[in-house]
Amino acid sequence: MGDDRRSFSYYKAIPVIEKLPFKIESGDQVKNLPAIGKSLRDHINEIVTTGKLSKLEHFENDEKVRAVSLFGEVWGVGPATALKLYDKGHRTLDDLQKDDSLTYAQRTGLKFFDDIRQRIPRHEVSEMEKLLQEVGKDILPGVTIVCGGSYRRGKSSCGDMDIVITHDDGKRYTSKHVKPGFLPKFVQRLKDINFLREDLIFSINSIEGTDSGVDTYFGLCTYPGRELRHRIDLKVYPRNRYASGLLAWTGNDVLNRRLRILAESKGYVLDDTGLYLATQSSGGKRAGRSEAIVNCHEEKDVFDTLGFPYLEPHERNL
DNA sequence: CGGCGGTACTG
DNA sequence: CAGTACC
DNA sequence: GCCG
Repeated sequence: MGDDRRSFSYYKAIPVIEKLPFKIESGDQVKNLPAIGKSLRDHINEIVTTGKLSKLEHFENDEKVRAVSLFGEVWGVGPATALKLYDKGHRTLDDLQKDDSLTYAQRTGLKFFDDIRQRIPRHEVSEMEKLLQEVGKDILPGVTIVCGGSYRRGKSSCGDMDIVITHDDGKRYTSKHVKPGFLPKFVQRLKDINFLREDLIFSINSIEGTDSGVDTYFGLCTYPGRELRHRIDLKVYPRNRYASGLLAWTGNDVLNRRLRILAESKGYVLDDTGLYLATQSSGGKRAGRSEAIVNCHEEKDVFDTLGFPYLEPHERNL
């Protein structure tokens, strides 16, 4: 449990199996496929011959696994906290509510546990994106507000909304935060109209007149006229960091990892704040980042610099 | 066998 | 600092 | 867990 690496291996194998054009009748048919090694092949063999996986039955009936997985689905509760809560004797979400060790964000995640799990139909995300754009341009004309994440990748429903924001000040290619006060104002206005309802994380890092710092807001919002809470993230990037920000927040996570590994192999460091030339770390194991951002005005510039074929957003569901 | 993304929040 | 989050 |  809590074995991140291993579960990610299972996770990567899922789409590989799903994309097979035939029904698996033997483990041999799964030989030489990417992301599937001996262990997974053995599991597949067991399933096709016996119709079940003995290892899994054990887990399904295990009270501890059940409770810890459930707790881990609460926003802000990860494997370590979930286990601690179980060890304290908690078994249900009602038990958690009585625990006063929960942080504010975890309490909020718990309170709206059922709401947050509901997926949002694509057309509603589209309407809310439009709403955000209108409120935004009212505060700051020329602001760019885009919904990234699974929405931008074309999914028909979304688990949450990932909003990426930037602003061009007209002095093309400047890298400054033109209006560092944008996010607080934006958030306030969105609360005034009852769109944003609860905060989870709210941090302002942008420094006026510089290109450093990204402003972030994580919270809960509601579709106009409704009470059902949805997760929403707002991220404000200075224009010269927007491409990497949009790329990262469009994902998916597999693509992000792949691009970052590729970047490292080519002497770069890639994250949501930019593409950097790696610096020689004297003795250190990990390469540092140079100050200068490799000039990427559009997402395609990042792909091009890394020598990775450009993918349209809808092609990024790896 | 060692590596597996990179960053930034909370408490 | 560990833990958690985001894609 | 898988991969180089």
